[in-house]
Amino acid sequence: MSLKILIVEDDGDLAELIAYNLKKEGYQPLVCLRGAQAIKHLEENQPDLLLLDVMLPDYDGFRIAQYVKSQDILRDIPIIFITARDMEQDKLRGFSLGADDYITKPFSPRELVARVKAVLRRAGKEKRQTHFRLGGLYIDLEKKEVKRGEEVIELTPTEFLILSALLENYGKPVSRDYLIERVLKRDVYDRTVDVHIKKLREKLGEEGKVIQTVRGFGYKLGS
Amino acid sequence: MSLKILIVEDDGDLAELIAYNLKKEGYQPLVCLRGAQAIKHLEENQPDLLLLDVMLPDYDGFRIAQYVKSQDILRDIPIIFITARDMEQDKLRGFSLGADDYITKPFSPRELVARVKAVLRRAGKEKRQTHFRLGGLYIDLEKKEVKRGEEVIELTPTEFLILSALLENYGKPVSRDYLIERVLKRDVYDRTVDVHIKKLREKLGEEGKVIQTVRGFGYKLGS
DNA sequence: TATAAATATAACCCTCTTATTACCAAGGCT
DNA sequence: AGCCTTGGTAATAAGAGGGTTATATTTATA
Repeated sequence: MSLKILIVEDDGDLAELIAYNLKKEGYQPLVCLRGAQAIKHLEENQPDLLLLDVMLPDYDGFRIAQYVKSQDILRDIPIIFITARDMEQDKLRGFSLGADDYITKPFSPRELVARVKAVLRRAGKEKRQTHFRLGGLYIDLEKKEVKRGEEVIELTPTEFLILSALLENYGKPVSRDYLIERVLKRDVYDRTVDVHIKKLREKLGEEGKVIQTVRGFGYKLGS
Repeated sequence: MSLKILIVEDDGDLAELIAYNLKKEGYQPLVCLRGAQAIKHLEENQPDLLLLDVMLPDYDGFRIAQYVKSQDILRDIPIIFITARDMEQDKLRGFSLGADDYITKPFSPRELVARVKAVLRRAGKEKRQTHFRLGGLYIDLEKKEVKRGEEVIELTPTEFLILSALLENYGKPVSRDYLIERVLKRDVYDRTVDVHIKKLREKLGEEGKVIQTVRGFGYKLGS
């Protein structure tokens, strides 16, 4: 049984595009153009994830989120908000309503899919990835190994931890605080993270460039 | 009943070579040159493992993988991707559609067989191996014996336990905790493990070097 | 463009992990 | 008993790894 994803988005073309890409990944997308429909769909289909545009003609996305979080049966459905701009306000409000992630328009389908996967993984519905490919690199989390072709790239434990965290959040910025508290789990200055990132970029060579800095926040992998 | 392995590879010669080597190992290989055939074969034969070239004339390998992962009956079939070393950089993204391993062309038949075995073992379909070759050493877990040619290398019970654990996890790091709790099953200090490892390395001579330390974690066998 | 803020980089030092050695205790065997 | 073997511990040595700081560079914004 594939995972159901409810897309609530009034722009029909965008909704189709999203649906198409999710389907390609083996998910089962359901599309709603209006908030009112969404509520109905939610109860009938109990989707595994909710992709919610913040701006809707009838209800706004936050109201739907509020509703979801107020119902016992729906409460655990993870939510990803789709926001028009990078509105701090929206972002904050979204997270306070229990959003699991947000994505700002315009976004690439690839990025969206990556986030969906990441959120589902955190919700325990998607099995954890252990092998990744990043450009010409192979990364095997089980073997704790990074290879370029046959050549092994030696990473220190800390470097590997950080790389793993970035991979698991592919496309989504990871804050320094998160890296320090949740990944390294020790109390260090945030400059320290920069230093590890520098070393990682260095060791990964060409692919090091996909580690992007997100100013005022942290780092992310990918576009 | 031998395990069925579906090979999807458009290069007929390579496919034959792979099939030949897998057959020699007691598997039952099935070859498809096209993605479309593969889908049919999959449903009819329910193979135990899928060897999938990423580049195919019709579908690309990823699409097949997506399909497999979207079908309930097929979802659990492990997949090993065959990729060309210098794949276009456009895949600058972390991904894997549930791939269990990768192998890059060109590869040796021996390497391929080793990966197939490893993946099948993880999937619990391969019976446990009892004898291994490690460089110039022969290791027989049943007889609890290690030989270099005709000369027997005497290991103590503890040393043998540790070596066995490493062999069964070839290439994958084994943590000290695992060795202490699951292998030795007694409550000892972790420095103690180091000492046994040292003795092992000493006794195994040249091959002792393949016991690698994985800093901050434990030890592993292999490249 | 000037300025402030954030990040990148390089150098240094200390700490933590592992390697290695020596020694001790327990048990088996002659 | 005395001798070996085995496994565990403790102490010390060696070195990789990680943290901090100072300085340079980049980026955002007035």
